[in-house]
Amino acid sequence: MNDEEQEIEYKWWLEQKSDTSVKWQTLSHKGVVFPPPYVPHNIPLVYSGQKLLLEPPAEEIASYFAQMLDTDYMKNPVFIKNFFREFQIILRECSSRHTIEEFSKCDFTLMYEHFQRIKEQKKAMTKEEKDKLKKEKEAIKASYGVAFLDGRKEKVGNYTIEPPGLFRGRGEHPKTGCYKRRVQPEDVTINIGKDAQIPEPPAGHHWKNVIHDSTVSWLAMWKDNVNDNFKYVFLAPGSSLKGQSDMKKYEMARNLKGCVDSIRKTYTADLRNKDMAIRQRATALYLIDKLALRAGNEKSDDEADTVGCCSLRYEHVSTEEPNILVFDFLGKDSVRYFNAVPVDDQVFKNIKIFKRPPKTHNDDLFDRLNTTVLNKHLQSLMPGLTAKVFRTFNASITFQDELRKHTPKDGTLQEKLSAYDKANRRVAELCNHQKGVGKSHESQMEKMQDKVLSLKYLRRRYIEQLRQVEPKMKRKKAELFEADPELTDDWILKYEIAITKKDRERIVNKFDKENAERKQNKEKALLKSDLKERLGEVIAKEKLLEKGKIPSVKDFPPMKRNATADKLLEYIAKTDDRIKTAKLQMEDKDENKTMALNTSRLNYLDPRITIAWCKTFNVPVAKRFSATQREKFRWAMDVDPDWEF
DNA sequence: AGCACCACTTAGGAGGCAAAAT
DNA sequence: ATTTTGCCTCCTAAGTGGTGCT
Repeated sequence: MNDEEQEIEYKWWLEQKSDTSVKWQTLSHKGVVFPPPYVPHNIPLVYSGQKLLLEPPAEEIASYFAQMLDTDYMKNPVFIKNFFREFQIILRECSSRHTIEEFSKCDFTLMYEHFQRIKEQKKAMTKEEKDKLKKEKEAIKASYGVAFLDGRKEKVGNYTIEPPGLFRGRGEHPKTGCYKRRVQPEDVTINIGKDAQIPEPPAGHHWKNVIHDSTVSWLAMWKDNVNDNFKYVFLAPGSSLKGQSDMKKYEMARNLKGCVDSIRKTYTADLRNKDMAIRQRATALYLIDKLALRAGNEKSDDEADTVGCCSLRYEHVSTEEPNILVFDFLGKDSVRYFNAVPVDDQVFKNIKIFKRPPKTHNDDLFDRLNTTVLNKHLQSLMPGLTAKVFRTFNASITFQDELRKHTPKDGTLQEKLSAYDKANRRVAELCNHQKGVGKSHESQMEKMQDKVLSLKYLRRRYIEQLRQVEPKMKRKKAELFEADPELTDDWILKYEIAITKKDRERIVNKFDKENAERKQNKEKALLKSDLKERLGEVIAKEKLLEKGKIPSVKDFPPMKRNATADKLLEYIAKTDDRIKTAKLQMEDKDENKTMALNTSRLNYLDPRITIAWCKTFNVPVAKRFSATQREKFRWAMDVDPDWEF
């Protein structure tokens, strides 16, 4: 941000704005960027062993498929089926008599390899080439990435039209693999101020429509051909418009804080209501409040089968006496929600009632309830209250409580930050925010386990030395001499072989280097016998290891020469600590691998909690909010250290 | 009540880039 | 110096929830 912009920064959050239905008085922008047109590469498809050159439109869709050859989508028969059907449609559009009838006879690898080469070329670009590309991108951003709202400069979020490709539906989406066709200017509606200059559509084209609707915030809109969904171009998350609604969302959640006690009382009473519709409503609300479940709108058959609270079915909740509910269902994005929780006795009874025969598999658990009914009721308890407010409220309040409980006042920065992460993780857990486990996770965990074992081994060797220094210890400190089942002889052998190999390499390398230096300085070279001498200990160890004999700790030189028993006990205690931290790190990593902290930080945690916390505990905000997050949360930056959610 | 339609927030993954590890 | 890792940004799918009509 330059000085000029800083001077005129509009602090909208200092103003009282009541009417949010009108979003702007004037609005101007440059419209949208279209992805570059398709450029044919003339790489053939191999069909039944025959090279087949495709017409450009067919080549294009085939290329989108070829580029996904190394993804898991290839294992999804629905994806393949949908793609192939649409591929054939395009083929037919190109020529009435194409010969491609069977997917199994198609070989896309030539195209795949072509795109791999392109990827590599892109990687191998020189710095200048990359810089040039970057500059071009920035130039586009400077014009299309900016809008003027009531005369103020604002960033636009997604000003590029989504490029064509194969629809990547998540989970078991029935339409995954369908062809997402190229969006034409004729598909796009522009929303812009009456007096603003209408953006020029690409040459030879026209917009579908140009409107001047100040009650909506979008700048452009089109409909996606696969799911018939609306796609919008909005302002960026850091814009005033988005900021205002973000702040409004958290203010609504804080409002709920004020009346949640009475709402809880009400629904707790309603759990026993004779009217089953009310009883279902109360039970669902209990779950939404306690477990932060999503509302659960109805979905159609051409979407993935996922559910939220109101759409839970018979098979998604099971009961375990005396009061445990076991949830197992796919939620948003087909993320599994699996949780066994003890619940209020009446809730437990109710669920059993709602599951009574003739209700069975596939039937709605809450057959008398949907999100509209629920939200109507919530509206009557508090203006503006809907099911999703509970998620925001519970996430933020949990976060604030956890932070207060666990931040060490006099801790180090690192300790404070990990207290923050811990609180953040609690929320991610509550909201079931997960992420996929990366390919390398297992090997990373193995590495860490190796580190733990090597520390344990070190500990064992200290103990052995201790025994040698003071044999009495074996009786006096018997607990030290207990065998650790994790530290197996097999592992020790492998470990010793590995470090001995490394030791040898290190010594040989150093030797070679020294000799090279000597050569340059015209000095006498070191002899083979010198090397042998240096390798003395290594060679002795190698001999032992070669025999396949599992070495005894006694066979190695002491860890700390001339150490006293007291000193050794100290080392052992220190190693114990290191083992503990390494294990903790491991557990931390394992948990963090599946837990997405950012989703809650971005969407559920009132940023003012974080900012106030940072101010109170003297933590730089940048430690937990990235640059874009700081921009998004600018409205929260001025908050007092003692601000409370 | 049930729908079609619309506008907006929330979500995980891909990919790029810089820092850390080797 | 190169590879690995981890974080950030971008992308767009997948939710929520409102309105207006029948």
